[in-house]
Amino acid sequence: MITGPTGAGKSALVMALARRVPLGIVSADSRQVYRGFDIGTAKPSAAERACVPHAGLDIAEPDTRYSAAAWAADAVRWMDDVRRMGREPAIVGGTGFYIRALTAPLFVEPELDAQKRRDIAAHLRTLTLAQLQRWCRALDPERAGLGRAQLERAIEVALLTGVPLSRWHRDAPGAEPRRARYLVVDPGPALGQSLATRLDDMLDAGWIEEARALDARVPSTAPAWNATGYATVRSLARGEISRSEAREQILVATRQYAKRQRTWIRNQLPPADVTRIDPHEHDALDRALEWWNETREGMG
RNA sequence: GGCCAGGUAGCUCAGUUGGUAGAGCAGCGGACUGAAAAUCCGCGUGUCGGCGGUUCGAUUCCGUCCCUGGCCA
Repeated sequence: MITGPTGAGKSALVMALARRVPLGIVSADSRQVYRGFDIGTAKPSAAERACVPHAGLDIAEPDTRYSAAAWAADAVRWMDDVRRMGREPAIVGGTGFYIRALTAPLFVEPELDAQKRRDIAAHLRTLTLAQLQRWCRALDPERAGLGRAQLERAIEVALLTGVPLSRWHRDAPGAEPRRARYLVVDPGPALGQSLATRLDDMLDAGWIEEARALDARVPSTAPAWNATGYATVRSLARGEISRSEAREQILVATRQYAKRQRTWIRNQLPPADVTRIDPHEHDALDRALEWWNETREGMG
């Protein structure tokens, strides 16, 4: 598993690694799954994909909602695909929740009535945070302190199954957890500058035109639009804000996202299984290779 | 040069009828079991522009100087 904050240079490092060992990339990135959202998600180029096999890109329509569970199930197949090519899968991406859904599988969810589910979701959307919190405290108090998305989920499951989500988690465990080793790619304080440079590159590479074209055919409520910066670039393409305003907003949002990723990595990954690497160090590739070889031995 | 308006947290500003100050944003820390680039939670000492004066006490009143913006010359 190769992860790290956005813009840290995970992809470049893995591409370099791929020149030394036969690997195939399984992307663990919740935004690169969407077709057409390319530049702003830093999706690997066609050339890179021709050079090293990539799975997990362009697999969903922008107006559909993908999920960690779907990804984990798909990822198992993609890893098999990579092995059939005589390569070893490398899971690469910054969506920590997806990676964890693979190593510590989600609970086995019972069949939920799709129509009822939509009805409940529509109702929950109309409630305030405080109302959701109160309702969740009644149905599943353990989850009542979480965010809006989690509250809606907890209420939905409790309503549809009659059992609190937190009890499902205890009583209906998913598949066996699998041990994993993590290579965390993070340039430390240099990340801020990398993000600024990367943003300018994206803007110069036609992100605005891409957003304008997407705006013409993808509903503005589509899940893909909540990728960092996309809604802002859409406003820029529509002429609603200036380029410098957009740049500043996107930079802030991207830094905040990177910070959340670091918090996740710091606190959710088992420290004993984490190897940190600064991609700017001169021996970064050697250390990555070393890690790769050790990991293969360790996993058998 | 004259007049006016300002100078308070990294930024934009509020406020103190004199008892040493607080919002938003930024930033920092945290949570996270089918939306996760999502969704949430917590954290506010800063020569209140400088120096004097009045006062038991000044960021607040007075004087002066500096800086910024506007108007007039």
